[in-house]
Amino acid sequence: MSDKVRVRYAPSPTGYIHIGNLRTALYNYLFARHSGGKFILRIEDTDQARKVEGAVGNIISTLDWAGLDYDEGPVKGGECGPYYQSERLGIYKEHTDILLNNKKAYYCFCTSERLTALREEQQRQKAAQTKYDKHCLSLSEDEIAKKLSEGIPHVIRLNVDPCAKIKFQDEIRGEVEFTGEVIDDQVLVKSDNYPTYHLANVVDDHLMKITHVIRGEEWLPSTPKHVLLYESFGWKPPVFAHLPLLLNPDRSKLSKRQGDVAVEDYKKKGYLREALVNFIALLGWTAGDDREFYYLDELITSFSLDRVNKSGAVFDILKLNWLNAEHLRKKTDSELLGMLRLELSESKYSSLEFSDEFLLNVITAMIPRVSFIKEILEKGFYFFEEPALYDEAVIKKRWKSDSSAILCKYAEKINQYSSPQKEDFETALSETAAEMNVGNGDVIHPLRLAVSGVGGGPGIFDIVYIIGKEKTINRINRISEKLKS
RNA sequence: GCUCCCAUCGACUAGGGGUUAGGUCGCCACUCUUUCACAGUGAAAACACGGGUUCGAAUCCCGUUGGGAGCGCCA
Repeated sequence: MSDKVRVRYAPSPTGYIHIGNLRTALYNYLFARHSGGKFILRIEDTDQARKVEGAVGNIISTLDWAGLDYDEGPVKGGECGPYYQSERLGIYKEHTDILLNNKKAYYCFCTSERLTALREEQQRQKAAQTKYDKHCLSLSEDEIAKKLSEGIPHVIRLNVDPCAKIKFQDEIRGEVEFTGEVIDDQVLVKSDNYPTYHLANVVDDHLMKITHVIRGEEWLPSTPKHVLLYESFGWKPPVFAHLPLLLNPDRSKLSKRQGDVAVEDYKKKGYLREALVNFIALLGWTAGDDREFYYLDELITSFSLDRVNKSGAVFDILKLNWLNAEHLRKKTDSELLGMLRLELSESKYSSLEFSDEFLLNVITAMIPRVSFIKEILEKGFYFFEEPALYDEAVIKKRWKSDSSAILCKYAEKINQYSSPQKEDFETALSETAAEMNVGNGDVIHPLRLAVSGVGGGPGIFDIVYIIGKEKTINRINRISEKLKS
């Protein structure tokens, strides 16, 4: 079937994957999977100067991390390869020759100095827009041949008719129209013989039989150039869909400076892939109902381009955090255990040994209180080490002159059990309070301070049961010494 | 400056001629909990402005204002 959906994600290997690019990839992926089409990965490495070592590997592993598997592309291969533009130079050459023969494109021998001067002059004269003056268009065949044989550096430009009207249907925005007047004679082939984005992109999209070009809104202004190229080749353009931008809190295009922008950063910070994917899917798209929680396969089922929004969306980290907590709470115990063990192995507690039972108890106690697994180590540090100091505010509020005596009594009580259960810790506490003639709170709060050093956290009986009798008694003795009075 | 795109609570959004303009995050309060969370309940919070069209406009049209993006031998 020739009308089978084929979409692509076409990043340039200049480093990390930007969160906005991940969303573009995601929408392409969702659209492809929803319609039973193909999702293609193509590496746009035509800029020699910006190439970054290892970037392709990073792109592939990031897509893999997010769960966006592609059907054709680097490593995997496919019928329309190669999938690196740097390996398709011959193809671009063939196609520029077609354009040159058609007179749709022409050689330009202008130096960058002349171009800069031209641009400055136009700016000085407050021209409506700066654009190439078609200076080299008037060169004769002989002049061109001569310059070429002399090896004079040159580029190849698209010959744009200023009177042309370029109209296209955008799947998200409707009809968009430009006039040729505002379109520059775009460089198609650079002096190093590499194609620019515009040429390579159009040629590859056509040859790779791409049916829908789903990309960021920043491409909208150059789409008329692409449409012109399709027309120049006599090809049918694909359907265009320009996605709204992801924005900083100040509504400028999402960028570093105002927060993390690399998918890597979010991964490092402990965000779950499910949460990130869920979150960015909702930035610019909604199924129309009130649903907020989705897994990837559910997104595939629900996704459609016609419910994508037109306006930019601010990346709100607070909502991402919430979704992360939601996804975390949906994890099974064994998944959480694995995650906690991994976190532990990378922490200062890496040399310590903990049983599965102990860790599972900690997870149960802490999971409603955290948004990230690593927070279990941060907020629940007292499960892994003795508190080094005690929260001053809590001391002031909860530590009374008789607290030490009360806790010692409690220590004696629990010491009578060989292996106290949670209920035993509780019984011991009410007995202590009764015998000391104080309220339960007069035991509970100092006890919490003694074992955890802080004023909040899981139920006190959960904590003491989890850390055990020995440690509880040790910590009671320790605080009694430290806070004599 | 020019071109194009956009405009509902602080944020993400639903609604697309007649709605008490709905939901989610966040914020606040209450309930639960002798703590902190989770959970539950409730509150505050929006149709940028001006003209049309219409019996009736958040919704359609025009303009204004505001915001954004693009204007490279980068992608």
